[in-house]
Amino acid sequence: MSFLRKREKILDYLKGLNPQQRAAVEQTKGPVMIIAGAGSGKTRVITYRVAHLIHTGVDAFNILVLTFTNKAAKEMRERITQVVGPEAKNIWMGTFHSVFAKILRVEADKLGYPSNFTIYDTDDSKSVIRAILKEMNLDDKLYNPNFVYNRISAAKNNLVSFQEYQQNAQIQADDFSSGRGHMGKVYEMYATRCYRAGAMDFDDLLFQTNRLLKEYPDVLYKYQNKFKYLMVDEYQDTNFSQYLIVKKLASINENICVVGDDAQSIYAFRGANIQNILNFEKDYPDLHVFKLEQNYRSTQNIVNVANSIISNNKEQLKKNVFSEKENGDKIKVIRAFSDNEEGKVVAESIMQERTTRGLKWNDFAILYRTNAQSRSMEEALRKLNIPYKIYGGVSFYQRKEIKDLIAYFRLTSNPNDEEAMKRVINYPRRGIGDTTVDRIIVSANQNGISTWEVITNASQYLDGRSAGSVGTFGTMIQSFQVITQTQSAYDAAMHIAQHSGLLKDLYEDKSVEGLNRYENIQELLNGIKEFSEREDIEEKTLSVFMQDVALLTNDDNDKNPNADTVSLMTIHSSKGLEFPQVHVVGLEENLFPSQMSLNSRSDLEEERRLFYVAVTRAEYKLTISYATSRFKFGTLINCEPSRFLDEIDSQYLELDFTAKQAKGNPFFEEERTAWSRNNDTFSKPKPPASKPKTTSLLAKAHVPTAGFAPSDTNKLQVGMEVEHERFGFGKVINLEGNKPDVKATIFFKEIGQKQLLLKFAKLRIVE
DNA sequence: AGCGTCATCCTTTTT
DNA sequence: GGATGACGCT
Repeated sequence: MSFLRKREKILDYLKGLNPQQRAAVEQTKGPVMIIAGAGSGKTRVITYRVAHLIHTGVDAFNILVLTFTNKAAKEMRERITQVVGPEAKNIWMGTFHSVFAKILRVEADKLGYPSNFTIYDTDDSKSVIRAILKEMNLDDKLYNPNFVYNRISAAKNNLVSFQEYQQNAQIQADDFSSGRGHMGKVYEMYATRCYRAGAMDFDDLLFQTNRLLKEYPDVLYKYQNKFKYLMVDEYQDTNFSQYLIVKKLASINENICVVGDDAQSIYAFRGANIQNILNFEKDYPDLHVFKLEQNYRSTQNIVNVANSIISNNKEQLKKNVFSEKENGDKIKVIRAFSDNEEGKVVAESIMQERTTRGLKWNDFAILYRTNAQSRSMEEALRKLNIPYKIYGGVSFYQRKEIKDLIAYFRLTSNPNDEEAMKRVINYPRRGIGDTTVDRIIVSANQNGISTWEVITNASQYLDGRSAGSVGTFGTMIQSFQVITQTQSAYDAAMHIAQHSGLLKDLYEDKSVEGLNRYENIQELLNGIKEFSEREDIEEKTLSVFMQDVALLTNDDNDKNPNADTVSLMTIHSSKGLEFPQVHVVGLEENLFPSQMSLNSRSDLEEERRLFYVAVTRAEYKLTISYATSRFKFGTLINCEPSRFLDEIDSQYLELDFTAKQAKGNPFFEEERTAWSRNNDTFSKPKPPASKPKTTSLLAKAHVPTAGFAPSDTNKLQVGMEVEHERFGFGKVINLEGNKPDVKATIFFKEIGQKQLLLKFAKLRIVE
């Protein structure tokens, strides 16, 4: 749908709304829940609701709007500014993390943190955990840093402190039974280390906010009175920690409006609790509920497909999303033979659609499950000279050289920041090796002081030789601190880049990557220069610039946001967006749904909701594709079409299996698999069933025998009878090639002769 | 200390 | 295929 025109004036904003939208906008008092189906004008409603609040006399300073992503916050602010004008500046609006980081900086001393506390990103956190595991001599297989991080994160998001963690019998029993009895201690050390470094991780921003509001009733009262009107977007994605903050802030005035769609809950992996929206009514008995069910974005076919997908989920709120637009094109399903070919077909399709329909690159999006999939798409787009932009992925701020320079800034601003110290104490080289760094940390641990105290008193804690170089390093950082306090952010940043030796080190690297890194640093410095020249900020020091860098993402560094480009992003980051034409790629088992999700119904349902989100991004043309082989971890693997394809009612689909085989692809034979025979089923579509029923689109040709399990193919010999999951029973005719690449020629009863690479094929030897 | 080579693990998804 | 860590050589 094309949204509010810039001319739209505040006075007639109510006219453009349907009755439900309008009712939701006008209900400004008391608790409100808006269940907003995909494409139902949710952002529009939030925008106008804020406008209406201001129009009816609410002070913008008393409004707090919370979102989940920076992108959503940014977009919301732009829209609201369009409607209410400059007054929008005074609204508190941002992600949970950024808003409460801002509050925590003001109140930090109450919690024992410096107001310029560092925000540790995930890399920093994991690095701390790795260091602790090493110090404690714990097996990092059992105590996988990822696992440990997630467990601590889950604890914090459920407001379980390390003390409570250690005292909770259930948790302790769980940890002991999985052989991870030291987990509580690791959590304690992690929390202690972060605290000592003056650092909060992402979860702390919410955890410590909860502590603040609980331990300081006066502070709670202050913010309750400040934020008289609260709105929370994507409420289905809140975790317990966020839920409680919102509940507490709203508890006096109860002017709280949450907006969400349980069908689009896709962040359970991060602790989001879908029950927060399902149970909202229990918290607020006099709740007003509004359901937005008309989809203004997509054609009926797309909406119907989305509905048929989500109907496979058990847990959901009842709603009936419908579209009054035209039926539109059927949903195209493309099969490719490899990930690269998939990219090629998608790129060609975009090229062609753009020409024949006279569209812009902006009208297209390619959505995928994992960031790694962007590569094959990028390559294909580049070959056709199609401009594209990747959203998310490795953020500008996560690049090594950027993190290095920022680590200097961090350390200057907060010298206790241990992660920053470890990063730069010996980069560029200044003769301080791992041994010395370890000694610094051990000293700090033994004396219960920060590493910075060890560094500034090097001669007291370290032996002569290393004390010298460490002391020099400390003096350098101190000199940076002086500069930072007296000069503008840009001048200080430049000074640090030069005098740390980092700029010189990068400048001397004349390789392509080195040049690139140097340019990135220039770009960061330019960004700081812009910051230095901004007029809407009072304190333009480097430490202010630094404060929220950890919360920034790629699109915060978008130099050219209005460029005409194809958009590439994960489905997660596409939430809330819409595009005329959408390609959803990689619809394969173990990729989408992800392999990790196959263990539980709830995980699988989340994947399905994710697919629902992907499908509902499209306005009028949706193309879904999958590849029958794909590179994963550097090796080629065979892929099966996703079960989600089977779940779509085939009457809405149009299959395109015409993709040409790329030359030299070892899986040429795959072309004559069971799927191509299903083509016939589709070329003569069945009459639409009275009750939409899922017809199996990509049914397996062969039903494997019960308990099918692949045998060890090393034992395979010519003449043996085998069973393949899809191809059925067959006989080995020939074996050729050397060890890992042994190729078998097998004659299958059902489908004839095929060649299979044994390292990929799942074959059961029939005894 | 510093640097190069080899092995290993990895992947969801985001703040 | 790529990032990260262990190991061993200079």
